[in-house]
Amino acid sequence: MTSKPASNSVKNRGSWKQNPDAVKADILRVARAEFADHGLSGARIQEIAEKTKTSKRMIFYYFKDKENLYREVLEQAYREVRQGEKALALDSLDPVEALTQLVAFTFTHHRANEDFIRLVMIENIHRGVHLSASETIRAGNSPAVEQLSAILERGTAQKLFKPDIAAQQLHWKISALCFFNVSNEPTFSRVFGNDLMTEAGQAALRQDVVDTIVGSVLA
Amino acid sequence: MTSKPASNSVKNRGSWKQNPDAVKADILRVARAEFADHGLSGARIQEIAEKTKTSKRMIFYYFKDKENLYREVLEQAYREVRQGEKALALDSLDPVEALTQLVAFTFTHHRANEDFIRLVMIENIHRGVHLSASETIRAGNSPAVEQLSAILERGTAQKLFKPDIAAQQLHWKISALCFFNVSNEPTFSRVFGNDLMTEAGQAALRQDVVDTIVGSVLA
DNA sequence: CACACAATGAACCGCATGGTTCATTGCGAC
DNA sequence: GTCGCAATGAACCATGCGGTTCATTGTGTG
Repeated sequence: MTSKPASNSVKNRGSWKQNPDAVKADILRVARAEFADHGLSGARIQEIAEKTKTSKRMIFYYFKDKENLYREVLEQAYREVRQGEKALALDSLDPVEALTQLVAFTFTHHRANEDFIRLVMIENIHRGVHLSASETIRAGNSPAVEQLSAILERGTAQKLFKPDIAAQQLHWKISALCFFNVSNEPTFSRVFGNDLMTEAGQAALRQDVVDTIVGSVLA
Repeated sequence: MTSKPASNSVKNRGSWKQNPDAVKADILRVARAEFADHGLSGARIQEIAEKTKTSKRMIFYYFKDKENLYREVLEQAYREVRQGEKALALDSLDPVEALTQLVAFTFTHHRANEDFIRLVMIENIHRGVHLSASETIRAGNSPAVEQLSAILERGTAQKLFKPDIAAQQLHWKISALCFFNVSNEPTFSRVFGNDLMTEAGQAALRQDVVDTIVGSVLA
């Protein structure tokens, strides 16, 4: 026997370090972009793996299967967006100004988080079944609605706002306008021209959305 | 030789009648439902074929490939919806009432055409590339915007409306509210409860949307 | 009828894709 | 050190899926 390894038929298997959390986070990061880009059935595990520092093997090791990976991506995205909404401090402003800020922020925030918007679009295409399967995503922990409620309460107390404005319904209207702006940009601009999607158009739109929403609650 | 056919190795190939237009229409009908249900990559040609009176073979014969079939489905859907919008007769109404009717109609119309909404969502997921490839879908032939323009002109002339309301931008707001109502129902109702999706909730929402839009243009 | 061409049926094909197997390596506990 | 389990790599697999081939049948035209 020589001092060399007995067998040279053993293929070279590179060495590696263990860092499960980083690997999982890396996979989630890449998967999120891919799912947002191509949808659940359109995304390719292969493609996700290649953009990762790890392998296809590990995706299934940590996330079981494609649907589960998608669900975890969705959950993470919801959590992050909620986190972002919490950052707003509106308590010190008078109700009208607070509402103005909230709407303007939502408009800008949605624009800046296109991936999240697209994930929500995709989930709606799937009729929300993966959201249902998720334990962590539930009502009540939506900072946006809570802040809105607080503003409405103060505004109504000061008789600046109409009485009996429903926070949930108002939130729905704000969401609709801000969400649609991002979600339907491609088809809308192709059918009607992209005037509203230029920088100037978006500024005008944001102002219009703010005015429309604020106008709808003023006494 | 007997009087029977010389060869019984020839497999039985059932007889058939020719009716290309009906076959094409049948394929489009089924394909539309399937694409609306599962998206472009999610839909299965196989599945479409099985729900058709014809075969997979004929789908490729008439429509070349999956993407082209999808594009034709999209075009047909746009044409039909525009046709539906034309039916509205608002010229005889005073501007405020005409706008009210237009918004209420749009709200109801979108609700009633979920397949179309879903196709548009899907096309937005694909960033509108198939709409771009389509010759037949272009701005200008949108009856909804033309009607809206006419109403605005009359309303402004009578000094009922603010001056300088942009028809396109107003149409955008109406679309946003009515589209979102259908498109985001699954995720919205799962996160915030489905109060707004009940019959009563939808009635309240429709009224709210009408009031919000009309309120935003009144002088 | 004969011919040309459109319409159709049945079987087939290549390959991309989600998922698995099996053996190997890292590393903390004792 | 060594034992045990978590983490990993490489190759593999079954099959679903978009698309095609080839031969056959319908039908209008002369």
